Amino acid sequence: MPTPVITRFAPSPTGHLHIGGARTALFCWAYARRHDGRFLLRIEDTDQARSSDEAARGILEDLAWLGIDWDEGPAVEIAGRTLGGDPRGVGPFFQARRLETYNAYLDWLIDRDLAYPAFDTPEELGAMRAEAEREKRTFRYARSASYDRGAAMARYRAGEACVVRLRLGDADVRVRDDVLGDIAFEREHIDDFVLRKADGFPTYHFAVVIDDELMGVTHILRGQEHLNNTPRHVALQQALRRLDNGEPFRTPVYAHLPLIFNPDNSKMSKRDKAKAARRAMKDAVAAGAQSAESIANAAGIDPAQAAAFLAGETDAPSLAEAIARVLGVSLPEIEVEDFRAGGYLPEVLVNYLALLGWNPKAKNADGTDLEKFDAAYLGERFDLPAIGKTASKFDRDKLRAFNFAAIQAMDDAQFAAVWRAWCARYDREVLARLGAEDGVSDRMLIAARAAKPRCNTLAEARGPVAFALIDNDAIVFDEKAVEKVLKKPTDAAKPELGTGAGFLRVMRTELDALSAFTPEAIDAWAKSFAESRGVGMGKVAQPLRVAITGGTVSPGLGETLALVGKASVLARIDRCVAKFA
RNA sequence: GACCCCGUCGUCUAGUCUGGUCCAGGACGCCACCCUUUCAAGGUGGUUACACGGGUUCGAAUCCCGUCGGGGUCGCCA
Repeated sequence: MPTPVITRFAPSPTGHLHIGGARTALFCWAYARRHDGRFLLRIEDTDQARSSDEAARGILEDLAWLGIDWDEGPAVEIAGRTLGGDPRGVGPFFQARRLETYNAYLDWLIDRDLAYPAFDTPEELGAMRAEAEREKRTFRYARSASYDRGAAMARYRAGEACVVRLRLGDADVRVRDDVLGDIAFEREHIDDFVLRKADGFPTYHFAVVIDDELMGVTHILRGQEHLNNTPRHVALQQALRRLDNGEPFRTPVYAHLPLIFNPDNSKMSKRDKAKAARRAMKDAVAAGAQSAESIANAAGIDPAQAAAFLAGETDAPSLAEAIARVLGVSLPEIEVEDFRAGGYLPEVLVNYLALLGWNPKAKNADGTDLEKFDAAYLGERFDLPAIGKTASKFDRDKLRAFNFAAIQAMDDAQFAAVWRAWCARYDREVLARLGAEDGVSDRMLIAARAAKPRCNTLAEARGPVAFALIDNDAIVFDEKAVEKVLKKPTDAAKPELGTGAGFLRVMRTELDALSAFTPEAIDAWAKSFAESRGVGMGKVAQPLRVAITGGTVSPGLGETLALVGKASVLARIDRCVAKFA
């Protein structure tokens, strides 16, 4: 029986799930599904200072939102579903709870002199690095010739603070990668890296190798930034044996995924948000409009922190977001939560992400390349040979186009429900204005119908119907529109019709008399009204648009009026006539 | 700088392993026209690429070598 496939996603809980991490998780998930294997989630919280439980929870929620469910890992209840668990007894899945295990393996290595305590201070290491740089060589840590194991072990047993390093063997390391092919790393380019930090926690390299072995991971899919770590991991695997049965560690199959870049060719990173906010802040300060202090005050953050942020001493996302809000700039979407808040559909994100580095190599019925597919399809077809090698730029326009297409594929009721759910989380004002706090209302349904073909994201759905979300007397009239459609004669050949504003008076009377005030009824009325006066639809629709919305651009006339409702339509016409007739 | 990876339209890519069916296909973007009560949407058409230079071959996007370019890594972060 072949070994069952076990993949894993192992994020460190230092913030929301990064979009690149989401793709890695998706591919790991898809690979497991494709091979009837298991997908495992492990939280790499060995960095005490940066890890937090909230971040871990956030990542779990981000994954669940995307529909990426894990078979093993932290057991949580999200949106009524139970995910994770430990059926094979290989947990716990938080590395901070596995220190005993790491220490047992570390002792095993030290006992065999395959690892050794090192007492160099950070300053000494810094000096060595600086020297290497001066001499234009790559810094590689090497145990000095005068290293005295006996003395070192005595200090170690006495409990003196130190790190523990692997004593690397002499052989070159060959890495087999199912995306990139075989890659050879010469021994001299790898060094005695740290296995356990002075705080007693394992390094990433050590924890990852131990856990992947003990959890039975067979395939490691991860970003290409890890490629240069791989020889270390392989070297470690070759040095280790399992404590329970003495078997040597297995080397899993590696598959390094191409990187995802920004349009400007820089690596997409969480720091991009800080960069954007900092730039906006610098510009604002330079323009003399505001000082760093006034921005800090407006954003409700500590001025000292704001100064530190401006100086580039911290990239804290919370600071970046607060500052961006005050300055009115939008930050680039980098994390899954950003895309969720931006109104992208999870299934679209999954689809687009899958296309970044993987291709189904299949055709549609019309002969074009297949690009639109869902997670289930990915789970059936995903495989390593179709993964590309080249880094790709994240194309926001294409994502938006996909999101648009997915929105258009919904019927009005479906869209209304999805939009309502999004608003409940991110824009409650819309719900309040449309009377949809407790469910999709008739008005929200009309709004949805009007907004749907005019928005790429759920966040944009508000725009086309914004006129219906404000009070009647809050309409701001666009000067050009007033000039063009209200003050000019409706038809030079028919002076009896008067100006656009005057024409509105006549329409008002007929609108008031309409028994049904639905989009269909209003459109039918407008058509016959225009015909009866011998004018084009534009002569009727445009004055009404200006009266109802303040401008000449809005959804269909029937939808526009029905959405506002008869009473408000009449009130808005009255106000307009009083102002411009 | 050293090591490692990569190089097809502006972008994501198909084609490269198994050379000819590719004067290179699709998608997104962009442009034009049509439709039209505005804005969208929709319809039709167009735009643009094998990084460069040498080989090998009857024939190269596809194989080989070199050059150039881009990126990643060089932490007691992961």
